[in-house]
Amino acid sequence: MSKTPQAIRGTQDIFGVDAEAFAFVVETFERVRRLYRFRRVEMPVFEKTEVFSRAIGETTDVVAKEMYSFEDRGGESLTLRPEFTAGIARAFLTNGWQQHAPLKLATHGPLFRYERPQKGRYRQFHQIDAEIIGAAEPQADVELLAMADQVIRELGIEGVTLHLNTLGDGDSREAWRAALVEHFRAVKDELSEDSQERLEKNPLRILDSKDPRDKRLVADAPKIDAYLSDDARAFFDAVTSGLDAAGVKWQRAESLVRGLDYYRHTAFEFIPDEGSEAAGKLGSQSTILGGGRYDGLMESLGGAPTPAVGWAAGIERLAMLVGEKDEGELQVAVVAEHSRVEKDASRLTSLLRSKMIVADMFVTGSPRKRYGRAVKANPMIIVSLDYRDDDLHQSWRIERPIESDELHEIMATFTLTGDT
RNA sequence: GCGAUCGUAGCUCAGUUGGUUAGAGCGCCGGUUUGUGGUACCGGAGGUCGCGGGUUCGAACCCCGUCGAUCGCCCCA
Repeated sequence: MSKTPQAIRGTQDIFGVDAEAFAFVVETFERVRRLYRFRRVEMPVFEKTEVFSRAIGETTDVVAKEMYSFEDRGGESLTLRPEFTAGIARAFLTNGWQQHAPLKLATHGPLFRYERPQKGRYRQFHQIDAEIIGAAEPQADVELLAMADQVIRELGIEGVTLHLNTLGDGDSREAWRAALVEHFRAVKDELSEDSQERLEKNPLRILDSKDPRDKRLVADAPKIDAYLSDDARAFFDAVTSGLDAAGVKWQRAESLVRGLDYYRHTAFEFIPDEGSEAAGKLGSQSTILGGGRYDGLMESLGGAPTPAVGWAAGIERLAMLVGEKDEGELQVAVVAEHSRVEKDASRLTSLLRSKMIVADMFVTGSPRKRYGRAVKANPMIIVSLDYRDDDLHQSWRIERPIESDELHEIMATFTLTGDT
């Protein structure tokens, strides 16, 4: 026998109760997005590499090292999507979806990032995603966040809080950034080694460093609020008051930033509260939903300036928090205790299923052990079909009653034939 | 890219300071109790001990490498 190939590192085969939890997340998302009239969109799993490299920024590490890129037979560089937003932005431009603006879109599916797997982090993972494109007003942010909040509540997830920040408009953001660099440069020697590195490459990231040495210095770092333009401040005030009006709980997170430059104004993450059960289940990958406003993205793909805001959430991480979902109760187990009644068992099972009654049959393996297997499946009703002493026998045992007239009618009228 | 821990049957795991033919439970297959039933009993299949090399009279056990898993760091679209 030849050796069985192994699965690709960082991929998962999701099965049983885990797959049920996964499906529950997706079904809940689908239900909620309809409530908010987000329109369903199906996107390709791969795009020209350029779609992502231009959207995300050519020089960043994520583009350089963490994408699944390859050449197709025509020599074109393609990339398995590492996020939804860039592909959706490309579709918005190439399909003329401007005509539908403002456009509320929702999708879900697999994404690919070439990273080291760990808890809640895989190379092929799955997200739900919501975007509002072509809406510059803060009410769009509010609606998007209200939807996110409702998804999480409908999933029954507790102990998770919306952390909210503003990065201001382009000018605010640059002024703040310059002030941060100045502040940290003055105390460079006291920063962690990693943050000394960040100071050159991505100074905003120092703000959410886990190192205690950095945390102390972050505490008295300049705040974005001091650098906000009047417009940016008004925008953020409108978002927060809108959230209050919509009954969405939130907390200000002055250190919350985004890794990419195209973000403006609103930035947010839903994060488990410290010490909560949810935090324990997630390990160090703690953000379960994140997003923000990306008004600059369309231009980087060659389109007209188009305001947009969106979020995405990891299905696997959400599934870890929703608890066990069972695979659905077996209502009727049909047991053929003799080969003469196997066809009858099959006929009865089909009949039940055609009436939307959940049924399974037990007709394989040794006849004397079939009943035991049926019992183990924990059905509400066990129907035994048998042939002994030259006679056909039919009986049922009710473990837990089913309210169904159709079931009783089927059982009353079903007759064994013994045909083989 | 870096670090720590771990790889023994389909699954969960034992396996003594290195010492005969590597074990258990569950699951699977077969049989006994000729039974209205989840039990019990008997038997069976299934393992190159992740892979490769080394040390040794002798390695599941010690050493090196490699692959994989898990968790953390970096990064996080």
